[in-house]
Amino acid sequence: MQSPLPQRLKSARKLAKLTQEQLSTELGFDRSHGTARISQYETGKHAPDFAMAKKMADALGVPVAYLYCDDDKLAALLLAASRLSKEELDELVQSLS
Amino acid sequence: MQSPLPQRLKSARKLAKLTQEQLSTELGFDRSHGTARISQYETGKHAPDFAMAKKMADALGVPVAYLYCDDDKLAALLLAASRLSKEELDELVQSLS
DNA sequence: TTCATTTTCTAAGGATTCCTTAATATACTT
DNA sequence: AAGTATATTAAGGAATCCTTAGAAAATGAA
Repeated sequence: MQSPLPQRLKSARKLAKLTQEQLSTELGFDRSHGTARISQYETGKHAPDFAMAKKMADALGVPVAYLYCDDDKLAALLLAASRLSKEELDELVQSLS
Repeated sequence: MQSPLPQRLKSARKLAKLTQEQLSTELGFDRSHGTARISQYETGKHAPDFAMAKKMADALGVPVAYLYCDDDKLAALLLAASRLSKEELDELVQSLS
């Protein structure tokens, strides 16, 4: 099973209209290091630990779990749900239980 | 940021009423290795790579992304949504977009 | 409680993977 | 085509994981 993180990370970054360098500086990296690491994550060469995944997700405005979502429908659900208000999300969860 | 995986893994295993050894044998491990690794994952000593996380999630009947979900409400949503039929899930996603 | 068994946890080191550096490749723009 | 911006790659030191071996908790019966 391949990790969905590379593709999800790349598409989330594109959607946020950021270059790898812009993202890397938002994360507080040096130019030199940063783009290499992000490239390695997006190409699946290496995998970030959770703390790094969380930082990237925050910078890109998606829930961390989205980066690990191997199911496209659940991924879309996560994105949509993360944009609901607290109350709306509560209701939605209630209605499904 | 701490990884949610240790706690989510443990609670999912408990819910499935499996011991660490039972889970480890379902994953095809030797007894000796298996329980040690799962313990290390559940105590946060070490982190599994994605392929291993996926195997464990499958064995426990939860979506992989659930293991990486740092938000309790989104986690509950993922669990509930993963139990919907394909059609119901489609509808739900549609209704939120 | 005490003993026996099950279940879970931990330390240490070899094995594996990551992060940094330096450089190359690819994609735009003029 | 040249110049610039963006993305990718190889290599090795640094960090993390996986296996082994054993010990610690937890559970349950006598």
